[in-house]
Amino acid sequence: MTSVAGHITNNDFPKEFGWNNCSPVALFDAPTKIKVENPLIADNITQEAQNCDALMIWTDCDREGEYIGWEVVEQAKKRNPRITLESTYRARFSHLERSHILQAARNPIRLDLKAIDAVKTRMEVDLRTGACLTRFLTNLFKGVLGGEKSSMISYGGCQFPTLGFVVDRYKRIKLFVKEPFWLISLTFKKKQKQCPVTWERGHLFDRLITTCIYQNCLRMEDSEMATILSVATKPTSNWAPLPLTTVEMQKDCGRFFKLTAKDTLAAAETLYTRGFISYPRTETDTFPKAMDLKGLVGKQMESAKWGSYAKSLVDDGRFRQPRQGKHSDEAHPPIHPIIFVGDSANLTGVQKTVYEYVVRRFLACCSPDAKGFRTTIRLQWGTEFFRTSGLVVKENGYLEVFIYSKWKSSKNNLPEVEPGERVKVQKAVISSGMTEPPKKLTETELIALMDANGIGTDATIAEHIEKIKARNYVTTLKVSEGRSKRQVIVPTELGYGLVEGFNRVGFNNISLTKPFLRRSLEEELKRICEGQATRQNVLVKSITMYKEAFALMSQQKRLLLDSYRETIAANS
DNA sequence: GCAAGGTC
Repeated sequence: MTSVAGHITNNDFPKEFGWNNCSPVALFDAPTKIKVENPLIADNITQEAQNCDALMIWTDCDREGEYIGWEVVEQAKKRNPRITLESTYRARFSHLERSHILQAARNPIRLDLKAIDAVKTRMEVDLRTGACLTRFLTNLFKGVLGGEKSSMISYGGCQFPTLGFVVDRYKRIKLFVKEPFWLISLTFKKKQKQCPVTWERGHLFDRLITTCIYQNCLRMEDSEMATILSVATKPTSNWAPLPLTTVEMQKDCGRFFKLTAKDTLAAAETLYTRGFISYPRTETDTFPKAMDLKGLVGKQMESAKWGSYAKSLVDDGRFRQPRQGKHSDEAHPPIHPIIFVGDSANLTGVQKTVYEYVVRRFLACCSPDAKGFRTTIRLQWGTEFFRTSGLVVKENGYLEVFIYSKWKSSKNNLPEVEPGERVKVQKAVISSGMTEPPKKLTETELIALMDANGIGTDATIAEHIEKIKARNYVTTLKVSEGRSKRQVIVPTELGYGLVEGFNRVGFNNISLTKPFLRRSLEEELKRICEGQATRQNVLVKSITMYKEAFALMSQQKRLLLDSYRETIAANS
């Protein structure tokens, strides 16, 4: 038994197709060659395989893992003709519980050639399109970028949609037109208790109509009184969180601790390599049935901070089997702590924070929900309906250990009223307000957008964000909103100009800065996996489309440069 | 000097 660490090889163009040796467009059809990235790892496989009769692959059971398995076979074949796809077996497993591993070992399957083909396709499309457009754009912008440094203008099927999200939010804010609105604000009174209620119509964008409705109510008989229509108290829950995925961890650590996705993942990786937490790159939000979660909770009893809480889960019967999410990458379980880590471990501040978060989140998802009661009062004044509600929290449940989230009883108790009761109207006036533009984009929101649109994977989302920062397409700002400071992402002039330029070229309605293209490639790859498409036809389709886009771009170079220059001019 | 996907 031996190991690899990620991909063994990489695809690239031969020397004749180097940066200044050919025109960028030639890269769509240039030959590519597979080159060993780490000879030590590759040679180790070849050597270890020399005297074997058979090979068994235990890489991650996802698409890339399947391809890495194939790479291993290729290395193993080099000095041993007995190693073929026929003599290669494949273990199917997604976590390291003993019985699961034994089951996988006793029931091997075969490498999935379709999944391997899908990865080959992805690699080729990404390499050809990325290299071609990057060289073209870099050359095009050489003279224009102020001459400070010869910046690289890279294009990638993931980095551009990521940039697109940033520019899109920025534009929505810039182009936002505030609109005035009007509403009826009403407060009723019961035994010295004042209770503001909300108009069920929300607000209206027509002042005259709001005034008419208001006047109408005022003119009605008894307009100083309102009628309670209903008072309903219902039990309500605040659910314990799902088991932890990479994307959720990055979003939460951004929200709660203002950590970037990159810093969160880096800290989690260290914690994983030191054996403190499980593998940190996972999309799975369901724990395998056989896992001894109670045992893992028990290990946390040592802690001075959350030990007594962990003990209460195990000893007082408060432990709950976590909820089951709907996502599975078939390769890794949700992120969870492996052992308790005390001060002797010498963790950095960020690592401590992330470890504590992983533990508290794990304990939280093994905890009961928070429970309370919500009371809703509905009342009528004239022709109009209003409502208000209040919350009383009865059991804090998981929130006792998940101290980052708040769910509190309402500050003011609702007055005691009954259906049919007539209450005194303390105040009934027309208020007005203005609509507000969307808020600037936070990294947490950007991660959520990428995740929802299938841009990048759990392992790469953070890298794409870092990449567009490093390329100077976007920059981060600290903005204060009231009391809180938020770190937000905004496009630079370069980033904004690039997206605007791409949009102007048009590409026959195919947008290179929107997420649809990546998503459709992902869908095509899935079809390859399911046997409904072949590597060859997906490749031809994809490359043909990019070729057309590239042709349009070369014809309209001016548009790209102009839109950058105009952005600069508009800001100076 | 390019991509995105693994990984440490």
